Amino acid sequence: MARTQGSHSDITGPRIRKAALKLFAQHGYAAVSMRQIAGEVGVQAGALYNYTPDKQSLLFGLMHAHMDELLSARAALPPVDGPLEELKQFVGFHIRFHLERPDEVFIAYMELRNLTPENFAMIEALRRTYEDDLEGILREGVAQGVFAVPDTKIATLAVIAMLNGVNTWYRSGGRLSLDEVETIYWDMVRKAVAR
Amino acid sequence: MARTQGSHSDITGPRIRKAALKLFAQHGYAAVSMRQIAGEVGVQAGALYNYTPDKQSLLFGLMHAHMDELLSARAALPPVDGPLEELKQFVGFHIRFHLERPDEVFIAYMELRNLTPENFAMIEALRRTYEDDLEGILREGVAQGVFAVPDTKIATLAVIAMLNGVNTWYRSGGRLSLDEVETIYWDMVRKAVAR
DNA sequence: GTCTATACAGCGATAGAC
DNA sequence: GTCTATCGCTGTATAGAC
Repeated sequence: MARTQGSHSDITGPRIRKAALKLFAQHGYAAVSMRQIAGEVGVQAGALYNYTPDKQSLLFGLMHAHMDELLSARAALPPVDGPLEELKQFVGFHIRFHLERPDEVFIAYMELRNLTPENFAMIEALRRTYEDDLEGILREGVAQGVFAVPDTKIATLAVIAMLNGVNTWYRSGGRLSLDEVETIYWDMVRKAVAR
Repeated sequence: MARTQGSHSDITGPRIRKAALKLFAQHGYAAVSMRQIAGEVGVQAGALYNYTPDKQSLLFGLMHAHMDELLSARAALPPVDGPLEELKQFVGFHIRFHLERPDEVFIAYMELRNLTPENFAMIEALRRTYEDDLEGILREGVAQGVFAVPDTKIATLAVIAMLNGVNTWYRSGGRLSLDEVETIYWDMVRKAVAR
């Protein structure tokens, strides 16, 4: 049956989140209007408010979902043996997970300052959990004499910063395959924390 | 003599740039209004247009000045002997230069997408010059057998990404001195590119 | 659930007085 | 060089018809 008016539900909620994700990543949260998001979905601006109380909740929902997925995907990895193998697994996981979600990652880093203080605190806590996970690996490696880093907290942040950099330049179908990228970064990380 | 109206020049131009820098870094270019900038300076919004043709030029001017300073400060460093010493000098320079200008650095990375295409291309070219400088060091080191990296371009980006991370957590007066930070990062970079 | 219409505030930028 | 006033537009969010 043809419709004379807009899309009439179906799966409007997910489509709104998808459109917001794309537009926020492209132009930035502050630069994107509710009208633009509605236009992308094919509804009028007012209709968005059936799915989100306001624009801020839309942003927070996207970031929260992303962090939840990150932590549960990480938790679902199979156990491996010893700090060196754990670190290698972490590097590979981090690169792949983030390269699969460039828009979510971009928003998660760029739009932190557009969260309300309460929302910011919640996202930061989740990010901190992820960092602590890596720091635990480094700490154990140092304790076992497998790694030698001057400061495990800084090494944690340095490794994550280095790995996050991949998202700024990697394009699938480019010069390097995902496997090659993983190998190259693992080589640098491994040496950086080595004895 | 008391004035019944606003600030009457003095050095309004620099004060506008300083206010814009602070506000753009704090809230983001798109979220900051010309009225806010004017309020910070203590003039009315219309007065800003004696100093900048529009908001975009204000942003571009800040970013361009920052990149120019980066490149000329880098060029002014004394010559040192061999790739290892050159890399060490680069690491120390990069960390210090960027930690001294947190707002400029933040804007230079976060507001790229708010530049017009022409302005974006100019800033990117300057950034590229800086990266090529580091890549030259790595390449020479590899040629001399001092370094071993699988890919000098990626190693360049990885090192810069790692070093840029310092700005997200370092606070002067914190747990670590600037010298300690420099030592810690140099240790990790040195090992990451080592044979 | 979506539409149209609208309230009300704020935006960048300009004009003309002083 | 700064002010006041204003243009034309866009922003988020809401109300009520269908």
